[in-house]
Amino acid sequence: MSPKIEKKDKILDAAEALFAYHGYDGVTMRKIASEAGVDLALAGYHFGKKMDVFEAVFQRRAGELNRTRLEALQKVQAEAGKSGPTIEKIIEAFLLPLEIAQESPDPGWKNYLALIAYVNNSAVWGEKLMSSTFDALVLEFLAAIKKAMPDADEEKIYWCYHNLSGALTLTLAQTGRIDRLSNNKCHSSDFQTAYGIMIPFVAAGFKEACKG
Amino acid sequence: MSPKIEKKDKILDAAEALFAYHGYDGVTMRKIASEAGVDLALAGYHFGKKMDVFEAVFQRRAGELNRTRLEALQKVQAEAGKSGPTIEKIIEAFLLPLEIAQESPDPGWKNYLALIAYVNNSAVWGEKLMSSTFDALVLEFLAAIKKAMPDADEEKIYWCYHNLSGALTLTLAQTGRIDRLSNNKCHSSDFQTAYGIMIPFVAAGFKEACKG
DNA sequence: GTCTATACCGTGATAGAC
DNA sequence: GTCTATCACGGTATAGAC
Repeated sequence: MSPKIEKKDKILDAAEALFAYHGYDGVTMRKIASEAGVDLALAGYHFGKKMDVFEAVFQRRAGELNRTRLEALQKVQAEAGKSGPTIEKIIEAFLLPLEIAQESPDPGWKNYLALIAYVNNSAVWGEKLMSSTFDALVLEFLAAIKKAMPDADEEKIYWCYHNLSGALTLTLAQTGRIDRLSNNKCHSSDFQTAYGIMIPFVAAGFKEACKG
Repeated sequence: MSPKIEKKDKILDAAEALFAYHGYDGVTMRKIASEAGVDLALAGYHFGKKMDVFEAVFQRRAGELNRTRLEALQKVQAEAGKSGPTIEKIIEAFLLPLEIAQESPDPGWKNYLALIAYVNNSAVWGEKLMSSTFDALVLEFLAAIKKAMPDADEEKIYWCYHNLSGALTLTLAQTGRIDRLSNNKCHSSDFQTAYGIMIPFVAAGFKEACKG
């Protein structure tokens, strides 16, 4: 019983890493195959066209991610009881499953979340993949936020979520820019610090910007 | 004297729009030339290789953008006098020049800022272009923020800027996701609302997250 | 059913002739 | 400035090995 990884999974792993870093058009089927150590035609055999490989990569971890985040939301809701959780707790439930994934021993998660950053910032891909895969979950979180801020204007809540989504996305993208900007005092790879600051930052932003 | 636009500029305009939407690898020299209505070889004649076209597009408006934003910062500093401007005013000076550019009659600005979103979210391009072109200006703003929050931890200020940068980037990217998420109550193209909410959101975030 | 070798044919960047 | 040739690369299909 060897710890054999299916070639099919190796293809997805390689494609995940490459797409995350180079984007769809910056990757070739040949690079994916060679990185995965398999024959060029095998990706086509398993998945079909290049676009199908991309979608297979995108969908592979989406279900688990949605489930984990929903559970985190339900947990803080159960703990809070009838009055419902605070904004801080809701934001935390939204973000911490990502931190856990990024720090998991499977490095594929880090690549996957960087891929999400790529998709979320792209007008081309956003519609096709991002909204259909994640918006149902996001609406659950927004419903919780509305309950925690009953006087807030709905439109403002969407825009505040947009700000959260952007801050998160840049974190997922792992660009290294903060390293250079801060003269190496901060590091893109330091997720713990990133989320530790993002949570109070975003919670305060929601509270202030949704006033009135 | 016709209002003749140089072919050279037409090439940059076409490349700007295409790169912003499709990314570097999603664009071909042929598409740029055909969109610009010029011969394929002309782009090479003027700019050299494809990569050089990309950099020419990126640099074309960078100087003006940096100048406008610096002037906006200096203006609020002059108005505030010795005590220095508030966080809100500094963030406003950082963002409003972008809103003005996006709403300018030259549609190229909107494309250019979407291109910046593409570059800023990419680990590949970030280092090569983003930091070298814009970090000097960003450090001016961060110095002003440090002065407005003398007790804040420096590292936290960088991370707060990271959050601002992400929220801004997603706005520049014009993905249309907020339209779908909000069931068309909000629109990616509604910059006025976007910045109107982003400014108090981010200012409150800085104040809260930099405490202690 | 899984995988490999290879061929096809279009497309693309670039250089050099004009 | 423009036209065209070159030559590499890329997506995909197919034939057949294990």
